[in-house]
Amino acid sequence: MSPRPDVSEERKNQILDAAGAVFGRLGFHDARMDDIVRESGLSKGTLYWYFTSKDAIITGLMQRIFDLGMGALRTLEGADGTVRERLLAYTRRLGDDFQRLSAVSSIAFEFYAVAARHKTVRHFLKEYFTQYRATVARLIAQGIERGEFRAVDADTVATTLAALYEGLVLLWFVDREAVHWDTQGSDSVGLLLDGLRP
Amino acid sequence: MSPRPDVSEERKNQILDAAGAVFGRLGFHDARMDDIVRESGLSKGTLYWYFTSKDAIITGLMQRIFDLGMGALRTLEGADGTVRERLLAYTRRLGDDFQRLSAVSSIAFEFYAVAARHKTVRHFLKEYFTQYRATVARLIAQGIERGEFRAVDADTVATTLAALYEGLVLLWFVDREAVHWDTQGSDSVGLLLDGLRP
Amino acid sequence: MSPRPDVSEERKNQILDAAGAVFGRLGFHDARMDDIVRESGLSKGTLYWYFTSKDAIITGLMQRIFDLGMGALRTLEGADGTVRERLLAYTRRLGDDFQRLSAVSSIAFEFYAVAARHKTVRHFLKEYFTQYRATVARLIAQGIERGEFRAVDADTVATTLAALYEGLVLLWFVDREAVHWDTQGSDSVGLLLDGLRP
Amino acid sequence: MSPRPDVSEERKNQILDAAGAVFGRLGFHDARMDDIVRESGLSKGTLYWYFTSKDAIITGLMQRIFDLGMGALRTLEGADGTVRERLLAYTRRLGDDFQRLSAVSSIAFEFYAVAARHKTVRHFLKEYFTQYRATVARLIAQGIERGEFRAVDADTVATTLAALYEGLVLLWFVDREAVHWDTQGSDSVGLLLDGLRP
DNA sequence: CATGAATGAGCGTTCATTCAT
DNA sequence: AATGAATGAACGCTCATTCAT
Repeated sequence: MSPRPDVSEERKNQILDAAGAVFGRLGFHDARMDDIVRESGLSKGTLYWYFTSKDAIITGLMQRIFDLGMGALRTLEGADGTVRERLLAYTRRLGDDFQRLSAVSSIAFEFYAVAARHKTVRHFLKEYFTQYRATVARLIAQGIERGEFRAVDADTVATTLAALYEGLVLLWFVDREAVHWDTQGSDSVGLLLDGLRP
Repeated sequence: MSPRPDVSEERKNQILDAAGAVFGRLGFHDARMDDIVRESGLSKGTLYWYFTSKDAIITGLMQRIFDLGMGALRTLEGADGTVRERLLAYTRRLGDDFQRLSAVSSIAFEFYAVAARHKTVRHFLKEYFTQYRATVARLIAQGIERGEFRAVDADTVATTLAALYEGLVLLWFVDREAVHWDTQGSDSVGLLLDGLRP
Repeated sequence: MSPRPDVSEERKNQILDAAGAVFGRLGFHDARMDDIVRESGLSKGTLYWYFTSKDAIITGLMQRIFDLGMGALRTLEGADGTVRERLLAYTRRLGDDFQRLSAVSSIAFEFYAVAARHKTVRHFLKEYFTQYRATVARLIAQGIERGEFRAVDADTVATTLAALYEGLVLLWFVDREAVHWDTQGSDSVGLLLDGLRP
Repeated sequence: MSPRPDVSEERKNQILDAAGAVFGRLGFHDARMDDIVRESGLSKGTLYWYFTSKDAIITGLMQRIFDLGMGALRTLEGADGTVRERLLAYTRRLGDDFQRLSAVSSIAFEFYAVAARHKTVRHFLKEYFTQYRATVARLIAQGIERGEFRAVDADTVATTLAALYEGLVLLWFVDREAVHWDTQGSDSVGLLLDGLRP
């Protein structure tokens, strides 16, 4: 009677979950399709039924991860408080997220490496950062409007902030003992926002 | 006995040159030892005589590249001009270097990706960034001493600057049209240094 | 109970039609069951409902094709005219058929290749050619009876003619520009029949 | 001192020998590269060092087999005796060869099947049969010159003979009990040559 | 030091077949 | 009868590394 429920979204998530875990553990290159098969509890045929290749899984995972990151940023726009307060809160949250999803952060740099060779990946990241900077720029513009910041170029500041976040993640990733998110994150962003004072 | 000139250094450089070109073109994973063999003009046996494995070549190349980067920074310490002037000059030079060695930048992110899994690589990068931050910190300290900056924590600023540089390279790498080194580099660093004014 | 019309024959033909098209295009090996599914407009389950395997489809198609060929030959027996006239008419018709069903001819050789390994296929072809030769032999016997040919061994001539036909198809198949059915067919058969003159 | 002797020809033959045996036993499709590896006594890497793919081995084998067949035919041109005698002798020899290399004959039809899809293979076979027919045509022309045959078109006869040979091999291949090379070969060719009498 | 033919474990992908619905 | 998601054994090919010369 009932038409079989569509499990395809569920399956895809099942596969991406498994892929995320395996890639985080072994990296794109050392991870075997069989590892993902085992981790997902599905069969190899099923993996290939939903994703055409290992690369397709990598790309799918990339979209999922960056979409998540984008969502977090977007909530800032409508939130309460001064822009500075909101950016500092976001900074803390970013640290929490990365610390929690340590595995994910180790994949992120593989995406950037892949981007050098894969046009599609490069385009995706381009689009992502374009939106990311635009969102931050709107926040900065808000700050300028409210008299919180002096009349700087919002886009320039947005790129600077985006760069700062990415760079901090990288340094933290390489040396977690030397770079403490709790203090360094707020300090760095604070330093930058200090330069924006009217 | 015979005073045959030591070609060992020359050979190693020949191999690393070839590896740099090939890795830049194809990435670590897609580059074959045979590609490096062809590019270097040496034989496969000779490659393995000087480097025990593909990984050893990757690591060797990493040291060479990062050592170069470190050298550029060190020259700042003894140079003339205000700290701000020197940092801005360095920023411009960094942009020139990356634009010139475009291939190298695409490898850099592979190193970070590798770092996640390779203890040795991670240790090397850790050490590199430690020194990098220390060098920048000394510059900042100079600036504070001279009254150019207010009494901030030099280490915090150094980490912030290092993060900013890495992040800018990343953003530029992903979207060269949107991120113009010429203006964005100076602007970002300038913005940060503005926050340090006494 | 309900006198639902038996679609079973129709379905089988639908599948064999599709299989013929796909095999002609791709060959037995490169053709996928999914290709036949798509071409037939049926579902995969339905294919397997009517044919137990890919091999069964191949065998089914073989029977259909060779049965067609046999039918054409049989009409010769009761036809009017001298045996020579009838054989030459058949030769022309054969050429027309192959030219029309070009795809089929490319499958024929796959059947012969399969015959080497598949007992069932070999037996089928054996039986086919036995009947084929017998039919031709009866025709030749008719010619001898009527004084059209000298008293040769009808079986030997039948095998020779059968071989000639198969060989011509092969040569035409490999090089259609060099072997023109229109002339070569009649000429070859004519040459052979010349040797049978009383 | 001595430069290592070039074993590449030897290796290639070693591989083609093994491939011939395996393909004859299992057919192109069912034969695994590992079967050829085992049969050849070489390693898989070595197979791929000398042949780029399974297809390359198939093609290589095809050239070798057909080249052999061509050689046998060529010896006829300069031989003694009437053309009829020589052709009949060749017919017997063909039968012997096929009976001896039974495995090879089962591959031949796979080549024809492959030719339908592979341009290169088709071109090779085209060229082969073109030369084959030309050689036979020269023989027939000799016979006409000497007054052994009437003034027929040598090319037409050559194609007819070539077709006859191929067809006989096919019939013999499908039903060895019904088609006896010893008698049928000579009889068929004899019958055709009878038609050429002045 | 230098060479390059040889190795073989290992991987991504395929696809005929099944079976719960 | 009909469907199509699910299965998993199997295969062609790769490529870092070795070692006899």
